[in-house]
Amino acid sequence: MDTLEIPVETVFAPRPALSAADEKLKVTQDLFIRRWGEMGATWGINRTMAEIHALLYIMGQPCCTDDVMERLNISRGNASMSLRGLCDWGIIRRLHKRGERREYFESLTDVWEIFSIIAAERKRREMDPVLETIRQCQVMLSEASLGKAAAKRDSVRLTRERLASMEEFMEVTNKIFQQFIGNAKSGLTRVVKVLLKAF
Amino acid sequence: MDTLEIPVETVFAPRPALSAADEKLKVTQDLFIRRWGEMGATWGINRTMAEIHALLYIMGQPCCTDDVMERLNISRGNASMSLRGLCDWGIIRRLHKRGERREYFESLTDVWEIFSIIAAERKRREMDPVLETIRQCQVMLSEASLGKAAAKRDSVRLTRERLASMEEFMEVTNKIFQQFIGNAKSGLTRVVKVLLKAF
DNA sequence: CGATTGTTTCAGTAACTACTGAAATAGGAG
DNA sequence: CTCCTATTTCAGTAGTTACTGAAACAATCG
Repeated sequence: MDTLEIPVETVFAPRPALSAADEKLKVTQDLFIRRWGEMGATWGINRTMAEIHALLYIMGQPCCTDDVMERLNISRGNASMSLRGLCDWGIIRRLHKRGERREYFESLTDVWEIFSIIAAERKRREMDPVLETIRQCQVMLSEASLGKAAAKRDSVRLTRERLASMEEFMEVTNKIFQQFIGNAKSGLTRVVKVLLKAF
Repeated sequence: MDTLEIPVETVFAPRPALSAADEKLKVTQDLFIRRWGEMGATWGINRTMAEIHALLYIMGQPCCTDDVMERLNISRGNASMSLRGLCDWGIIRRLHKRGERREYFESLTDVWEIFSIIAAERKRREMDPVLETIRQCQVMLSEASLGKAAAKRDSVRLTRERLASMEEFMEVTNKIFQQFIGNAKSGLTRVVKVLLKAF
């Protein structure tokens, strides 16, 4: 079997050498990016998307698709899909530079804002449906035990009770989320005050 | 090809017929269980584990491994592993009945307690490592820019700033978690008061 | 218009996670 | 000890999700 003889520097394209300080910066950023990615993975968002977000956040300056691909060593397709996903979430933004053809992306800078966007979305997707289901269950149980001694049987009573306390919990939690979401920009101080009034 | 002729009632073991009310109760519980499972899936815990927990919670009475297997239609192995997992989390308990050989399981009944256990674990597993990493990054950056003009270069400055605001955010969030975790049993009212003092 | 550059889509596949069913293990009763 | 029942472990596999690379598409320029 023949082997192609290609000069190494053709395959591994030469890069501008990094100064020691630049190298250290890069290593630091990479560490942050990796950890952030791991966290994202346990959070519904997938690892790569989280890493891209971390990259844009920590760089503090706009990057284009190729920057992201190169830095994180991922394919064009993956980069494109993930960037779009992050834009859909609203935690990064597309950015056109004057006279430039290619698109850049930058992360929101306000951490409170980033997290409140995520919180809002998670509430909508995860808590709201559960709360709705609990209410639906309560209605079903009422119907089931109408005009019966059944309403007093243990099994029904127990299920009723459990549904009720779960509902109470989720309602309170929902209120907290709502306040958090609506007030993120001003930090938590105000949220706490508002909450105190609510109880 | 031959077919085995097995009486239907041999394959599908006869079950005690359910009354209309019991049937309705079961359907209601199943609805809750399914939704809870879906939510769990987006929460790091897997669907089956979440469903088992939902079952034990909503039933309000201890079940054994076979009850769980039959009700959720899962294998013995799966049931065994998942029940153990839930015990490890601490949101269900093993329970021996006098004179009975087999083990029963029951869910904690206090919703606040259940969620504070989950919150504590998630904080430990997800937030703490990130906070630690951020601090580590800050140290690395300091070293990198010692005795250099580098400290003033944009890229380093930007990264520094980002790390700092993320750290601030996570510290506040951590405090909230801590309060929540420590005070779950008494509901949120107290937590809110404590928080107010803290800021 | 065609050439050039950048972006999106998507079929195929790699990597991973969850589940089953059977075998191994544990432990109480006789 | 053996027998019996309950539980755990685990190899193999089904099912799922994430990623690549190439092709299709879009947009700008000369």
